Amino acid sequence: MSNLELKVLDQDEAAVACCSPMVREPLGEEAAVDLAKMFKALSDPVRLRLLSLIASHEGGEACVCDLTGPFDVSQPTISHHLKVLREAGLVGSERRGTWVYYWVLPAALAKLSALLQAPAAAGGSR
Amino acid sequence: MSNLELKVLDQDEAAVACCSPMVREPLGEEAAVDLAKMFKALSDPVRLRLLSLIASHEGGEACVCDLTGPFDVSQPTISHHLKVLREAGLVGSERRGTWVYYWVLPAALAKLSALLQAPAAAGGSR
DNA sequence: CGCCTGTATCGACAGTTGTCGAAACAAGAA
DNA sequence: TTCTTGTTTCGACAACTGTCGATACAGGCG
Repeated sequence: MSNLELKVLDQDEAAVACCSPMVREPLGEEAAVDLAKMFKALSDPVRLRLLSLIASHEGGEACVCDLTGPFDVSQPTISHHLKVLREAGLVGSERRGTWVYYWVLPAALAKLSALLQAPAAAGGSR
Repeated sequence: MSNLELKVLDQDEAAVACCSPMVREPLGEEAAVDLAKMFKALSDPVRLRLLSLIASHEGGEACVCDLTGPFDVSQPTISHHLKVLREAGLVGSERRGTWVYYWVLPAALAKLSALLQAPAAAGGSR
């Protein structure tokens, strides 16, 4: 299959295209429920730091063993937060031998970022 | 004072500049706590729809009486959600005569949007 | 095989959240 | 003033969340 890379690009562009800034038109009820789940996954300091740790890690991915150190919470709690991020569609994960690796799914972040874009800031109005 | 407009621009640009994408470097502990509060305010479907209703309303602001109709929840509940959005710094409000008006603070949305920007989607890596 | 290390799940518990009805407050009208 | 309408606050309650220790699972190594 040579369309693997294209598929990734399509995914990203679709994510951006599907969600115009929420300041343009009212959000639908279903869309709001869906997006709220993603934002809820981002609504905890530990999860935010986990996400940025994973994303900024060398190679774009990190194993759980790299992620438990920087936090004051227990290892089961880290595992729980990673599960929340995964079920929200913000990260992917895979077991490779002894370790489990996590990486960020850029399309999901791009989707939320586009949604929050505020044209008023660029236009200079108000 | 003729620097009123400049002040607004400064505010917006500072918000964008202060928060480079979280995928670039790990988030600090304090910054994560701060940002998590904003995302928590966005983590409810009713609040997301309220925010988009306010932002997309004519003139960029809406009175509470415009906001209670589209929802199935009681009016005190709407008032509660508006309070959450206000305390998170996402909207401003003002009483004008009988009615109370709410508007979106673009700098706050821009800050979160910039934080979530995912360079991997543009670079095409992974 | 048994042991060790890395990770996930379980069960429990305190704290928080979304929701409601009732009541209070704000401001204009009669 | 009293009445009416728009909005917020209060008190209560069920549901959810973050955290922990204990335990279970997965896989490599002796």
